[in-house]
Amino acid sequence: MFAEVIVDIAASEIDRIFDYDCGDLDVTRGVRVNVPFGRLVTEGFVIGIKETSALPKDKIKKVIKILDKQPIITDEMFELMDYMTSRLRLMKVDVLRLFIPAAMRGGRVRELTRQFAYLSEDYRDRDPNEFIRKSALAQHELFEYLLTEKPEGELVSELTKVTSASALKNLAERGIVVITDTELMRLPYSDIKPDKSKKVILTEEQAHAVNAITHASGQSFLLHGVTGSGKTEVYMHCIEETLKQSRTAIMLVPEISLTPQVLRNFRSRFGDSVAILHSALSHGEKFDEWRKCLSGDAKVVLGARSAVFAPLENLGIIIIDEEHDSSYVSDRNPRYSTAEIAEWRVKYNGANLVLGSATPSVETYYSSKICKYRLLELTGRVNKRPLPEIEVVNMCREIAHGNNSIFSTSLMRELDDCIKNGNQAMLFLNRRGYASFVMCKACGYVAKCERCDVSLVYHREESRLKCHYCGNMYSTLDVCPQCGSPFMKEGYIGTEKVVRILEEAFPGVGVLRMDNDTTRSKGAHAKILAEFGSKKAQLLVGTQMIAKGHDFPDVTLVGILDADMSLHMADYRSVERTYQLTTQVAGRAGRALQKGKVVLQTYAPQHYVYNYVRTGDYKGFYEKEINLREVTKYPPFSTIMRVMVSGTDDGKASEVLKNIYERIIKLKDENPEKFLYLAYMRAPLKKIMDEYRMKILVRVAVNSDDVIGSIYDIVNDCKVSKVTSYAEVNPVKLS
DNA sequence: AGCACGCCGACT
DNA sequence: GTCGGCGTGCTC
Repeated sequence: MFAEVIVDIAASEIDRIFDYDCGDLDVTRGVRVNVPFGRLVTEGFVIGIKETSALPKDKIKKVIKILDKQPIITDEMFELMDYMTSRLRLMKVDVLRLFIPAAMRGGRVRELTRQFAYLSEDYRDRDPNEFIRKSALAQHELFEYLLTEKPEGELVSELTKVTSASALKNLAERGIVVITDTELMRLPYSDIKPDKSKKVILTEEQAHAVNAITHASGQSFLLHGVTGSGKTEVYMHCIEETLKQSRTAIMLVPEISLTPQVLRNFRSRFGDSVAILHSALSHGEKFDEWRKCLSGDAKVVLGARSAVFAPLENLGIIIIDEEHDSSYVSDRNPRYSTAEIAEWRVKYNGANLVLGSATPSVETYYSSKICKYRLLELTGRVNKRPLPEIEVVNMCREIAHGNNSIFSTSLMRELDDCIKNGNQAMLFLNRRGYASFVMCKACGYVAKCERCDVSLVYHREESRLKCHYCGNMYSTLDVCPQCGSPFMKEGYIGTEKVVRILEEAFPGVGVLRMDNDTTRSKGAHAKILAEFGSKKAQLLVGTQMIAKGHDFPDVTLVGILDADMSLHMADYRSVERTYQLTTQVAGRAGRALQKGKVVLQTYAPQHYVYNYVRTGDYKGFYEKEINLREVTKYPPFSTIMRVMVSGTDDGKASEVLKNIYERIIKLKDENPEKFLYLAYMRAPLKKIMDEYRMKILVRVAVNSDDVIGSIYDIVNDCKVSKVTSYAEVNPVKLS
């Protein structure tokens, strides 16, 4: 027998089947094996078994070792691999790597085995005095303990806590106690106990949504519910119903939303049948949770993006919460869109797909309009809590009135009230650090990164200048390195400076900061939230990571310091993103009994997006936006394709770009009606990590899959060493 | 990706 | 004279 193997080496030239002789090993499809490859030994995935090989005998080497007792890639996943490789032109090995926990490769993680002791059958019912000397008190005690307290046996490590190890050793040597190696599951969050007592009564809208979903099969839904309308409860009920039909469920949430709160909810609802796939788990834990899916012990998976590949059999439902979140589109190596994979798996299994959001992406909402998805709406908030009042403040007027601080007088007044009343406030600014750049007042010099084409950000606490793209640090400047002037000016304010200003304005009031810098270490994120939740601090300043679904009942005020940040990006989605981000942040105010207030500061108060944000009018926003997209022929009325080319050698990279561009031009000449736009340019970030970056932007008409495929092929064809190039469809960011 | 084979510059 | 630079070619 011969095994068809994909070796675990990521290079397009060797991403093909290599035949190996199975010898006397019982190799099956779906297991991993060790094989000799060239001069080295590598791991490989067995994707097929066959009787004969077309290759000459002397070329074929033997499989060295089988690494898995059971297949770890299921038939469904093999078919998904075929889909992904052909449609997205991905390498097989890259796709296969997505399907298993990273730490499994190279044997970096194994089953946890522990020694387990139990009374031998032969001795269990006998009088211990027959075979244990009277004086051996410890042995008697141990026998008694195992007989009465632990008839099923106990871990050796636990036993040695109650008795002496030598007594156990003695009994084991004589065969009275049997010690075996058993496999143990690492159980993350095992402290959380199931609690089924909480019975929630659904609102009429919720019940209707649950009913529609659970009575469907093979359908896709968009669940559009305003913040606080109880989408989670709908998900939970749908999952419960799916389990009752003895099918399985996957629920995806943005990575950042996998808070202990959410995990607790799930565990208490579904107990041990939940597997959690989360980057914060240890390698061992992740491996075990994943194995629980494969073995069928887990029926529900809760996880971030990559959990869409969880190896559950008989899927009944996939739920994607916060559907609009950009983290659902993978931004590196194997680039895939979670919703697309979910759609494929749902189709394969005859299952249902539910996309949920308070602020659906324009493309998804459009899909519901053209009946690709069925729209379900939750318009009322649970407990009839009112939406917070949103005040839009014109920051230009503030400046005209002599206030050039980052806080408007209105926000300052609200903050003051909020603090005096013992409430809490959240302040949102999507810019970390202290000052976004440092400029010389005399000559205009701006400190830039040596390796990237970006200005450096001043971080006061670390007293450093930081590059936010490569992480390089530089010492601060006392004088201008260009002209020697000591007068340096600080640019846009970041979160760090906001904290400092607040501490000065409200002495004695606790201020917390949550951004990329303060949440770098493991668990820091949860710690800050817990501190804020316990009211150790009244103010929380943060970047967009504070926007996601945490409920703090005492937050009555939300300040959006610079709402325009995402508005002026050169990106067709900038308005949409601004709507989503500001609506989400605003939704943090007034989650409980007290009415919330939101102060939204902008330099463009007349922009239509703020009107829709203020009134919470998603549909109005959508109508406006979809009309714009239609006349400008942006998605969903076209598909954007971006080809990125980068390399340390500017000339070499440019040449690759030119080659690709010329071939796309040719393609365009053959299919003129399918091309709406084609251009090449340097990327807005011209250089990152010493690599020059340039891109080709293409907009093709809908239903141009053939053209998209050809562009993928062109890019693959033009691959050259030392120049990285790739193509992607509807990229999340265009920088 | 690795690793080897193979042809041209500065060094004990 | 050689040590070593990385260009190109191969891996069942």
